[in-house]
Amino acid sequence: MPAEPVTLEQVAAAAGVSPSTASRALAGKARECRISPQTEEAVLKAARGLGFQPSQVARSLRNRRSGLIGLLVPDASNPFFAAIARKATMFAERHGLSTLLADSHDSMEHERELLAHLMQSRQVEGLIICSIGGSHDHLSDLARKGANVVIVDRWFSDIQLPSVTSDNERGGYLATKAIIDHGHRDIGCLQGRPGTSSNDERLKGFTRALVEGGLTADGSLVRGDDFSLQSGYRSTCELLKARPGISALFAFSNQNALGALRAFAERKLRVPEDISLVMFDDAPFAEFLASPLSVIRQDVEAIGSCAAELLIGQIRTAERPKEMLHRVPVEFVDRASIGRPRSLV
Amino acid sequence: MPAEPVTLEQVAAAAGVSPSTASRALAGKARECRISPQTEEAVLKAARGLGFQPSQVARSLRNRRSGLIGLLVPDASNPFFAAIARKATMFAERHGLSTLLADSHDSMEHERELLAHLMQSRQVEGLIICSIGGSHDHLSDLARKGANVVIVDRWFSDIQLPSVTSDNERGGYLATKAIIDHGHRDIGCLQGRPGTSSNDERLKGFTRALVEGGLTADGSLVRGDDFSLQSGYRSTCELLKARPGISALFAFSNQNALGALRAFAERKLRVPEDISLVMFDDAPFAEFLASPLSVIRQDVEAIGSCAAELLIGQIRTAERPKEMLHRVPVEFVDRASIGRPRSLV
DNA sequence: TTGAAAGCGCTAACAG
DNA sequence: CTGTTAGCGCTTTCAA
Repeated sequence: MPAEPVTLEQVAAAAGVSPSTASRALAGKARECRISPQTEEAVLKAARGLGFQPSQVARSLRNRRSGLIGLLVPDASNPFFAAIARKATMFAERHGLSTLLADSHDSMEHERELLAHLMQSRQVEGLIICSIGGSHDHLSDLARKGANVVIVDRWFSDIQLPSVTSDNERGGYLATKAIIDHGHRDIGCLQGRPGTSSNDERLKGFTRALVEGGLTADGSLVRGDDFSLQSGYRSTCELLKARPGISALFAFSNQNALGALRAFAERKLRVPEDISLVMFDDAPFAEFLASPLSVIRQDVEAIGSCAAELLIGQIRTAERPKEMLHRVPVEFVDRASIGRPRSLV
Repeated sequence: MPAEPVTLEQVAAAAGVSPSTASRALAGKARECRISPQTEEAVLKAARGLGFQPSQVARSLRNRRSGLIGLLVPDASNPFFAAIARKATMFAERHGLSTLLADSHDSMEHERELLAHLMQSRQVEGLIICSIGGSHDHLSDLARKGANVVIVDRWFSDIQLPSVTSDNERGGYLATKAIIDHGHRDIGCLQGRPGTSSNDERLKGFTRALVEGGLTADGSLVRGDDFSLQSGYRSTCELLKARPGISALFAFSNQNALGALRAFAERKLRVPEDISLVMFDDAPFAEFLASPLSVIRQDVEAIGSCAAELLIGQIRTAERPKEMLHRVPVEFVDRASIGRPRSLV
């Protein structure tokens, strides 16, 4: 990148003072350091004239503060994480911090590597991470070291790090209860990635509603490997085949739901006449689908803001938040995609 | 962030050599610098043992290379930019570069500030930017300075910077021609942000198709302020009122199209029976809408990859690419959302 | 009220 | 084959 940047030394020279004085003046320490108003003015003018911007690189080294936060997600192109990324950058910027984006591609190995790179090499002052899950000793390491880390979307009961996540259990419960209340007895579940807290909690809510409704929580009603459209499609096909009596499905993500819709379309099944569908996570398109979908809406913006605030607070005060687990409320949005089961029609 | 990082000095001490030797060994210059195998091994072992990760901060200062690229977009939560962000981080990482994410909030002022910060303060080695447009002397500055910059999605004829964008004119033309071929004579246009090349080129294609089809390209058929759902909704309402004869709409973004669908829903208009609709930019949900939408599909991944490749190439070779304007092909995807105009039914 | 000097952690001449 | 030295641009003692 040509065009050498202007250094403090040049500003100092232009103002006819030493670099130290220039530094002090520019840091707004004129009062504190009792710099004469003329000198201060001269420095400020020189800096302005030369278009001086202090090198954050040099500053980072000297101050031992990189002015960076890291954002580590499994898929940066996922709208959910993109929304969080936006909130994070906004908050960070407001506090003079820049944001490093890293994408682990749903790979634990990458997650570990990127984490190490961000923490050690880049020396980020804080980190927002959505971990793949599975083994997570790298996260307990962070906790032990007292690093400024906030976990989003997922959390781990055995790890003492502040986490922000939707009230997944309640969402799972509300969706399932709504389905049961319409008279359904055979309800399938398109789950996301088993083992992630967001998935398992939704499943827990699903099961609780079934039990409360006097239905058996049969494992064969639950299918799915991850939150993708493909998984949703595959699982729907399997479920419809294995359990033809199923009259309603609960999809754990909007991609899972789109996969279900693809399977429905191939079978000419209409929602909600032939089959009912509810999905977790609202989307702008949900109300314009062939049949608008009832959803559990999670407040992605709130999750992002909460995570960013917790992180910045931690960085500023160097104190761990008191509460470790932050639950963001969810809400059932009824768009009439739950009908009566065919057997009752 | 507690836990002091391990420094090169410590590694050197542990290996019983000087920092310079340690540096050379770790840089893989053992051969080149004719370091004895034992010494090399000792250094490597010490580094591994201590978990040494060189400080990118110190390295940046010394090498005058930050190892950073910047990504400056108007809205990081927009799936389009999120997809580009993902590609950019992937490529960057593969080349040992990290990615700084910045969000200008569709504000020119922020764009300028963030740009200056990234270039001067953070000293990024390259930048991918989707500029708001409007005035853009800050971009010509970059061009003049020979900075490594790639413009995505939009471009400016008077600026000599490599740009990557969809073949918008062709997309606009294809969509409009498809509509005309179905017999429509009154075709409305829901545009995005006027003044942006992506918008204006689509409009150009729209107009060309109209003229070729012997229709008058009437300015009153075109409405819209930006690529948002709100603009799409508002413009649709206005158009349906001002020009009741309109039998088809071309929306310049999927948000614009969702806005149109909202307006249709309020008026109980069905697609394509009552009105036809085509949108620019495909989306996973497009095929599951009440009426699946025919779209102009742009290859977002290709745009992201192309931009990232151009940038990395520029950084590595310190040479400007020969071609300034890179067009990524678009494709018309027919999902039967264009019917015959009511007047002909 | 200001300047000189040291040093953050690393690398690359330049000497041995 | 390896060590010493200097310096990237900045901030902050310490000294004047």
